[in-house]
Amino acid sequence: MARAGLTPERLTRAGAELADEVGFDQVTVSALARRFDVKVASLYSHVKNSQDLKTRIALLALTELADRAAEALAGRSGKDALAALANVYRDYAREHPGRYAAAQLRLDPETAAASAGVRHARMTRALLRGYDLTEPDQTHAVRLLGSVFHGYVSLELGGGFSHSAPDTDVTWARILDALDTLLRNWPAPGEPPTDPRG
Amino acid sequence: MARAGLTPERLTRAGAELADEVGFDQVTVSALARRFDVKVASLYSHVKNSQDLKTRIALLALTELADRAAEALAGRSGKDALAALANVYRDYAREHPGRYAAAQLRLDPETAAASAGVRHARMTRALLRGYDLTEPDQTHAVRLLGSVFHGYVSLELGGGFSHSAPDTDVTWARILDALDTLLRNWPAPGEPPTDPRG
DNA sequence: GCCACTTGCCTAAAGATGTTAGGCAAGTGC
DNA sequence: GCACTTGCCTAACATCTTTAGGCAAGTGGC
Repeated sequence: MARAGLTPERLTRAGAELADEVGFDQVTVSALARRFDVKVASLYSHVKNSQDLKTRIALLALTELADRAAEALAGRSGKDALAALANVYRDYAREHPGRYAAAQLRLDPETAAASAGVRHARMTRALLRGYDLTEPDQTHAVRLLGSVFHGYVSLELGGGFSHSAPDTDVTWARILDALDTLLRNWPAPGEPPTDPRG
Repeated sequence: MARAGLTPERLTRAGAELADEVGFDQVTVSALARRFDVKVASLYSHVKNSQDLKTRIALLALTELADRAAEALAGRSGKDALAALANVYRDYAREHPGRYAAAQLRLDPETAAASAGVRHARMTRALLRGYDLTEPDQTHAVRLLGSVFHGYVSLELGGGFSHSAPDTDVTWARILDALDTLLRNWPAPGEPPTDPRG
């Protein structure tokens, strides 16, 4: 009987494609076996179990995202870098919704620490070097950017913004403008300043 | 044989509790049947299927959230209202993580239109009456607020901010400050203004 | 080229969940 | 007290997950 040439890597890649086609939570060992025209049990020599498979897909997605982000940030700074990084997340989520969902999988702490997730945090910090933020504020800003990017992309992908008038591209551009303005005039703690012009 | 007194409502409530205990994606018809000490098939007289059960839990969560939001917004305006609404989402997610996850379930358009989801959008718009935004910008702002609230809460809940130094409560407060400042000085489209003081 | 050995995919089997069809008994209305 | 409805049941089947053990396709030594 001809061998199918299964490897953990091929299974992971095929699993990622499957996720983009049918949704990450529909990724199943059985479906993957069907895709390779192979019996289900055969996969268990290459991945530990279903959870292991999903974790591998998540790690793949995180790595792809981090690679794209690194490339997008190269040679850019300021608002240019901000928009580039933001668009990496948004475009990736639209091109690969299943992988993007996979990237949100909750990983156990050790796996998370060894994942490309830490590269994302580092890159966001690097991006903020173009703005004038000192340490505690920098972390706040990292969290804000992460929240906006993830929140927007996830709501847009989930259809939360559908059937409403202004195009989501316009909103996205305005939000990036707003974030840039905000980062350049980061308010001090406590009572935020009123408009200095008023 | 004694009757268990199953109803769609009781099943939905119990399903919501189960979601908070074990996670929304672990909510299963079987687990719910065990909780009522009843055979699995018995549930199928009250809910159509597993998807129906999950949809009902999602609608329950959306309603509870909207009720809390309405109460929190009553009598408040400006930053007070902003913080109150934001904290409704964050507190609800921390008290009821499974329900919060349920509220993110993708609903089909008709179900979504009939859900409490529309109340959320309306309340966010009402909140923005405390700021000076005209129509296209108001929608952009609604989307921004939704993104930040959902993104922050979901990252915090998923452990994305764990094991890092500044307390997440501090970040949250600073983000609310920043949003308030931003809404009061909403930048015009195109090139955002530089700091007017510089 | 043959032998022993490893490795890859297989069959078999058992457990969990989802779902449907049909039955019997506990409640309800006259 | 009787017919009727309703609620939970048993039975059965499909799908998915996972483990144990088997056979044959490749691999290395001679």
